[in-house]
Amino acid sequence: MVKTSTLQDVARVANVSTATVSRTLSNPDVVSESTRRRVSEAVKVTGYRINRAARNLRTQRSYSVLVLLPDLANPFFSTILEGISSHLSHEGYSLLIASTKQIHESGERLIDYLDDVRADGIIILDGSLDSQVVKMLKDAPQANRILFACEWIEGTKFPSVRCQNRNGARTAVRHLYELDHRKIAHVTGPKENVLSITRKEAFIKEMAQLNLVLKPEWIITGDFSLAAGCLAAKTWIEFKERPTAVFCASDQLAIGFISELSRHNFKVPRDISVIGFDDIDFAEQFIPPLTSIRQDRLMIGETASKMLMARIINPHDDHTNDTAILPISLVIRESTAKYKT
Amino acid sequence: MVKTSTLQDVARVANVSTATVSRTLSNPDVVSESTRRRVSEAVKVTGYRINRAARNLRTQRSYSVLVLLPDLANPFFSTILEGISSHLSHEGYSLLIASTKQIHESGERLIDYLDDVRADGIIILDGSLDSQVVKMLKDAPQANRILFACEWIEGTKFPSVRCQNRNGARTAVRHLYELDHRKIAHVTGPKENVLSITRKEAFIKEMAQLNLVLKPEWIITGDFSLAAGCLAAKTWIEFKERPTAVFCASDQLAIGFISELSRHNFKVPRDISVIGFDDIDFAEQFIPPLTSIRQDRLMIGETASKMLMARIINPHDDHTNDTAILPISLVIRESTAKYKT
DNA sequence: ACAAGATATGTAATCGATTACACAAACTGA
DNA sequence: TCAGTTTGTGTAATCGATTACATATCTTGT
Repeated sequence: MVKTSTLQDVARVANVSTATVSRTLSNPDVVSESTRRRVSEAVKVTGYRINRAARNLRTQRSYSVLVLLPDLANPFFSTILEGISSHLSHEGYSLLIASTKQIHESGERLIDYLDDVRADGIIILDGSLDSQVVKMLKDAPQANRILFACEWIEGTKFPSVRCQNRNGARTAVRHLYELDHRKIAHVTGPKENVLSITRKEAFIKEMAQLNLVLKPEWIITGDFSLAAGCLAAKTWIEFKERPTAVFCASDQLAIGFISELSRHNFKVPRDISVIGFDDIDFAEQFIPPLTSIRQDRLMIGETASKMLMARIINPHDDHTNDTAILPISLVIRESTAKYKT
Repeated sequence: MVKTSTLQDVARVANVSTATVSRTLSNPDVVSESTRRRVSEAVKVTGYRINRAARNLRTQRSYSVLVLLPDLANPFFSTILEGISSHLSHEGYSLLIASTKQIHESGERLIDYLDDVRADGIIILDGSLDSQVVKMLKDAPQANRILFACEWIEGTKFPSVRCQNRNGARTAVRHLYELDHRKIAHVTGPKENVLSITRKEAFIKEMAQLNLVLKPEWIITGDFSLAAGCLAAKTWIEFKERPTAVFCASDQLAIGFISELSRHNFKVPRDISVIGFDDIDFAEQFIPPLTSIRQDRLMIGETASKMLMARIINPHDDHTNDTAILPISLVIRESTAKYKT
């Protein structure tokens, strides 16, 4: 084992007490100019590095944040993580990650991360938590250090960061409408998912607003995945009366959809216009390049991190303004086109 | 702040010393059946949760592992993370992540993570570390708790986990050869990258082995990205004598390549056969579904985690067998086809 | 010149678990 | 029966930083 120098060592070299060294490092203003210099010098000489375990124990803080993902292998979250990580790192915090599945399998309780000083706060990117878990989190006294991002849980007061899901769905429908589409289908995400529900509701509402006919079977239940997109395409092919456009609740769905169509010799946008949601990296490179509703995942991550941090640092401040809804934008590419009879 | 109960509390309730409680929890065999029961009961009653900060300080271990990524937003790594995380979680370890860029920007030193008890080991997924950083890591006494995965650094003795890169390139070329292709191009990754270099060397070697003509300009330098794939496609289009097949060093390159071709009305595999490397999720859904060299990223992650763990737990064991090279496999889909004159 | 306040530093308790060492009790075998 | 071993438990030091409190020195205004 390597022996690193401690506060004591620095104190000895600088000929001051450990208290003074500690103060010099964490609160330099209260230390005189001259000792500050002496201590800094001693720190350099000894190569002192703070022992975080010791600091964490004493302050009962871990200076790290846990991010809970539904599924680590899902690339959708990587950019959000980047946003979170970049802000945390800037604030001197570390990023801990875990997936819902693993937490569940290992029998751990989420709240323990806060209690046992592994994390100072939790950002949850999974809106499909077990309702028992949610109940426990909600009632916990540490609940104010938990925040949801992207997804959220209806009927709870956890702060959350998300994009304008309704506006996104509305914008998608209107885009198709302006391209003269009148028969528009919708492929949803997983049935119980808040995002699915919100986007679907907004879709239905906007269709009504525009006085468009919406056959119930045109709403195809999927699950955000490529595979579900393929299935949805098969459903569409079977329709007697085929919608001329489809709004998919995710880009993956849209890509799966188009992919499957092309296997059956349908062409996009010749035979159907397709619009996705998210604007993931591949959207731009797909063939045809995918029209999509863009959500700024980097900003979602950053905002989530900032909001959580504020709560960690000032637990008693008034955090009423506790839902951030970030703007979406329409990115028009080549998977949507004017409808021609 | 919420007061959680401590070892002391449990000890009081169970009417034993803290030492006994500690032993019951971490080394139950040395405690008698009856006290064990009493302590377990007391733990339940008090709702005791160990304070990790305290344990970490005392044991000088953090029970967590840092994974260093070149770029958090790159989805290529998500499955590897899943593999790492799943094993770590199973062993009761936490997963810390950081990106090279952020470490660099915040002025932190990687080795400090080990010294200041934030991490017990580091898995590095970035083979393009600054050479100064590498030198520092190499010379550090904690070097035996650092491991590379996917990428590695030539000329160092860090243990590493990777796939059969040479075999992958060879298999790709042979696949194309068996489809009667004789003029084969190669789009590489970033120039200095070990993976690029290894795959390129193996490509050249196999071409020679098969007595195929390889014009120098048929090796197109890229950087693993979609965008580089597009550029490479443009280069190919300009060739007077066009290769009939191309081996791309990543799936992203291959997808970008095909994507760009289609914008110029070339068809794959009609006009050129394309094979990628990695077999990312999208490969299967792309149009046409991409033929690729598959590397099992989940297993890379798991293996890396296991190897590192072994070194953390038994630092003095002989870890000479310190490079794991995992098998690749050829996944034939529709982007490659028989060459027809 | 002196009380009152400001400034700078030191002393020592503290966070909560782990573990070396000591010791008592129970067991073993001749 | 008793020396020697095994088993179970307690005492108290320890990990390394933070910080309440005490103390000493220096300012400042009247």
